[in-house]
This record gives sequence, C-alpha cells and structure tokens, in this order.
Amino acid sequence: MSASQQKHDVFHAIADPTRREILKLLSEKELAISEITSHFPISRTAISKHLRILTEAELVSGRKVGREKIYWLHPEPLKELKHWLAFYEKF
Amino acid sequence: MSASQQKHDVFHAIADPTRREILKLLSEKELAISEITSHFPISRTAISKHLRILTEAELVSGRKVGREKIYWLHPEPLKELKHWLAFYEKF
DNA sequence: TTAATATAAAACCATTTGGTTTCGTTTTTT
DNA sequence: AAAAAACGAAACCAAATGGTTTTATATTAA
Repeated sequence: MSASQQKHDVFHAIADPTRREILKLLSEKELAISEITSHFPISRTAISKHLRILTEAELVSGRKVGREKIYWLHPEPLKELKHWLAFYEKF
Repeated sequence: MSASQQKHDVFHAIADPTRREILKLLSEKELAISEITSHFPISRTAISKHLRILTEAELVSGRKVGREKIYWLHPEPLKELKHWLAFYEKF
C-alpha cells in the first residue's frame, strides 16, 4: 500500500452493505444521524462509525445543526470507481 | 443481509488492493498461482486465499493443468458494480 | 528412482471490523 | 429548572481479515 493512500478509500467504503444503504438514503435527502438509524436494526453508535468511514472516503459530509448532525451525499469520489471499472469494459 | 447473497460478493472482493492487482494481471493473460505470486511481496498461500475470494465472487476461474492451477479473468460480475454506480450518475 | 516444483490444507497470529454498552456534554422541550 | 433528545467518545467483544509457517500430496524433471 502506498503512503499517499488515505485510510479508507472508496473501494473499502462501499464494500459494506449497510454503508451502501446509507448512501442510498442520503441520495434522497440529507438526514440526521437518528433519522438514518431509524432505518436500520443496529445502534446509533454503529451508524456513527459507518458515517465516519464514509466521511473518510469523502462520500458524505456532515454539519452540526443544533443538537443534530446532518449528513448529505457527496458522490464525486465514485468517479474513481467508475474510472477503475472502465478499464474492464473492454473484456 | 439477504439470505440470497453469496458469501463474498463483488463489492467485498474488489475492496482489497491486492485482489484488484490480481485482476489487473489476469486481464493481460491467464496465469498460474506461482506466476501471480511472483508479482507480490507476500506468500503463495496468501495469494491462494485471495484467489478463493475472487472465485467466490465469480470474478476469476481456475483449472488444474498438470501440477499447476491456471486462473483467468471472469469480468461479468463487474456488471453489478456498474449497475450500482449508474444510480449515482444523476447526482 | 530421486529430487524439485506446484499446490492444498491446516494451524496459528495480530489487526481490523462491525457491533455493543456506558457515560458525559450540549441543546431543546416542558 | 428539570427532563428529554441527539450526539461523541471510550471500553469492550466476537468474528472476519490478511498474513504466516508447517505438513502433505501430486506431478514433472534429472
């Protein structure tokens, strides 16, 4: 692994099905952590950890609003995935 | 997780950088395990485990030829990834 | 026939992963 | 002012991950 690589890349971030579901939810509208959690059978803390990994991959961003933290989708890094995939289109 | 999901899906298979490099090598030509191993600083056993995960995701196939096992690329499952990605193109 | 090559399988190990519970802080509601 | 809501951080845990070494087996080469 090269040193320039960030800790959690896009490939790793989307490997988990829960994280992919979070991305899908956020594609509709921005949501607070508790709202995201209400869609899953796991704890808010677990969702928070997934959000941290998605944030490190720069697939989501979050801002504090009052006592809530609102997350929204940031799909640009998926371009890396698209580019990687394009190489295999010729086969 | 749905019950219909196989143990190692494409998303998981491509999450590891070594496995992505193996796919790239196999995109040029089919290779025996030892030939693949010669491109990496890790053991043949470790490469074999990666090949098993890639096989479960149906991204590669292997056949025994004499004492060698030859692996080749099987890119069809990447279509699932492409389809998943397409959803996010609109953003 | 003996040695070397290519692999498989198993046991083992440290670290990461994906989850939990608990506790504390800030903000809003009553 | 007190209670409730939303969150962060820390400690903890079992299982998975990505690697190793060792041992055994089949095939090819000398």
